[in-house]
Amino acid sequence: MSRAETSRRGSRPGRAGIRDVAAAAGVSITTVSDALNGKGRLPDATRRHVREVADRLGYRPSAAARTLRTGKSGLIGLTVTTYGDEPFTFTEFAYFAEMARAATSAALARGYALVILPATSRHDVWSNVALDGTVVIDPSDQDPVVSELVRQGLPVVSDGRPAGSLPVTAWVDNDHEAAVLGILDHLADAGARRIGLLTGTTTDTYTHLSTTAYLRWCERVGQDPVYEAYPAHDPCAGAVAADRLLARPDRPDAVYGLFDPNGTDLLAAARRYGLRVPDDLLLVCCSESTVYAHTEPPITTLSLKPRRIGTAVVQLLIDAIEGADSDRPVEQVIPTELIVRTSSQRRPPRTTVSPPRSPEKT
Amino acid sequence: MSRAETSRRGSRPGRAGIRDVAAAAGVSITTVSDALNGKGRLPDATRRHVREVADRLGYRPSAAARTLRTGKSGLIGLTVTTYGDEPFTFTEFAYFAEMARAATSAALARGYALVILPATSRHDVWSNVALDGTVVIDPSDQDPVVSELVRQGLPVVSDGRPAGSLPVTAWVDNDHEAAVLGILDHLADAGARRIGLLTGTTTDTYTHLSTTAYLRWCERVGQDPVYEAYPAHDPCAGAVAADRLLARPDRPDAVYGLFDPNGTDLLAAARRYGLRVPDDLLLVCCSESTVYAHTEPPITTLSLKPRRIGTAVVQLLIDAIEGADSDRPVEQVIPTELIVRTSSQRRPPRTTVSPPRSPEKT
DNA sequence: TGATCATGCAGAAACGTGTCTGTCAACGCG
DNA sequence: CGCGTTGACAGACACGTTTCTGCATGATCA
Repeated sequence: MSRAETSRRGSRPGRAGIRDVAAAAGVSITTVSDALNGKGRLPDATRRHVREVADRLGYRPSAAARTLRTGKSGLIGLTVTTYGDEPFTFTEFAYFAEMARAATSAALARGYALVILPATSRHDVWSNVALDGTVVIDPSDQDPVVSELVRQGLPVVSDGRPAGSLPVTAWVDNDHEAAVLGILDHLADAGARRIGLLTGTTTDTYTHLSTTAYLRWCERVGQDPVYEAYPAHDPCAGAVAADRLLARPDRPDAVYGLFDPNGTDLLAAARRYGLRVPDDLLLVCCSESTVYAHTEPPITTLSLKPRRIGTAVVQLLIDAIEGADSDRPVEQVIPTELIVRTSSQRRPPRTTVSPPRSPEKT
Repeated sequence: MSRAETSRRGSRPGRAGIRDVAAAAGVSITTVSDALNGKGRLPDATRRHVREVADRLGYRPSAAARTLRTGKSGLIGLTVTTYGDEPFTFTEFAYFAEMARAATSAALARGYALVILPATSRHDVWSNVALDGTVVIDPSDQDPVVSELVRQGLPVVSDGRPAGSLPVTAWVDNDHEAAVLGILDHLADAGARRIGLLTGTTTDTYTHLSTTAYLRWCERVGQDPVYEAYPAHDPCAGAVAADRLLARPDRPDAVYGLFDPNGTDLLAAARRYGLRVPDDLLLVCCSESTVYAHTEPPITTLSLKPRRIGTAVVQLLIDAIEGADSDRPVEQVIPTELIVRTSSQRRPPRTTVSPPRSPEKT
């Protein structure tokens, strides 16, 4: 009855194994496993007895052994493709934080945990962790890690349409073209004659799709494109680019900024040039931050709904892992939300919140 | 020589095991293991041959099996104690994101990966993942998970002094009292007569230490405390509290806000009451965001240096895991950085950046 | 009363790796 | 020429769990 008794071999004194529980409860290993996992056909008395003994010994099943035996680790990779040497891009912070938070919650609710793994990383780290599947944010078809994961047969769900012909299991994305077109129409409705764009020099799909949509819109309405591009990972470059955009001879009377800090940067630049917002300059930027509700004036923002995306991505991935033939589509488009504030309205606002494409309430 | 040959048992066709490599290379399992891990005493020819065959077969050692055998998983938990039902507090976002980024980088550089695990979470998730150690952000002595980890003998390093008598392996923190005192002195030097505080209702050590330091400073200089507290996880409550603070009959002429969004909130509130910053109201807030460099006027911020903290925490933890008797102290205090901008200076700024306590350059 | 069957539980085989022990050949040396 | 030594490798075990198979025991029924 000594509580320190362990298996015949001198295992770690701090950890009790399933054998110790079996010995202490006077049953076999099988019975312990079945009792704790609710698997076999045992009388409730035995089940309770085993559980009580296990609790008393502080028994915790070894995750490694369980993973080895079952082939499931309960771990999901959360991957960000990197452009510089940093794990993730600075401008993605608010988006990434929100998205990761939602993904963590969703995974946790279904018994999974998230592992942060930059796509560009030492190979040994990737192979050292047993993953059941992976979430990839904005994957590039250049990423050798992602293609190898797919080749190994692991489920891969991407946030953002996969570039090239990357055969991911499923993906979730916003309709970036529609979002940009909606914003441009919104600005034109507010009286903008020449709409500028603050965009990035990176090659990710978000930047690419948004810029392309802008250029096509300009072509359609017959406006000369007015845009400045800068490396989005450099916050200082953003301020400089905002300044450059407003210093141009063909200065726009409305600007949409693709990245989170663009709003304050553009506001500061407008102030330097004596431009009043929204009277002389209409402003919209893509951001998840609430600071734009309290700036002077409050700035209209486009939210990509990272929480909904994070949740959806994890649900799709776990469905694929568990082989559940869920009725969820493997390609989900999450609607964006345009939060209209003073900066994009020449008249006092009538509505505070309106979705960009669907007039009915969400 | 058929490439599809597998072990005697019909294992997954996609995954090659160490037995397959041994068979294909015409050597034993031991030789393969030694050749790949650089362990045994093998001629270079054999070593190269085995590695080549392993590469050709696309062999990846099973992480689960390795973990089971070696007892090391290469996984580090990243834990945030939660106050609401969300995985982490909203106001910690920028701090958490920066800290997590640095921690991820540091862990990766030493061959480890990070697992996000809310402290308040289903117990089965915690026991389902094999951790080598855990980083805990702002631990509460109420957290049963943390105390159990410590009891299990796992290394636990905390960001923030452990509350109560939580026996963590090591911790890293800022000197919050010194930081607050430095800011108050800075504001007083700039001419503030009555300094207010925007603080939180939560019981974490950061809020507690900062508030206590403020109250002691007030007592020392003989000023009546002027502060408003609000639940920090609610962004709207922050705006309301900022408004309340400036609406008081004993309105302060300088305010320090403990949380990230306080700067914009206070600025908006000041604008509503017609207070000019910094002429009528001096402003400082604790934030990691760069938006405060471009507000009107730019706002002085206190940075807690989350990147240095994240790096230090991970280094300490991995040192403890690997049993390296490192010369690093087990209690590290990271200096904060006061980034002085217009909002806290009645005169035009002489220096743009100055550390709060040490006059010499960092 | 003996055959059938469901029930409750024990034994043992994996999962895939790292590593301890042991074998066999070659070789140096007295 | 015999013997100890060393290099190069093979065999076998253990890590801790899950689960398949199978053996008792008692109950049910012809």
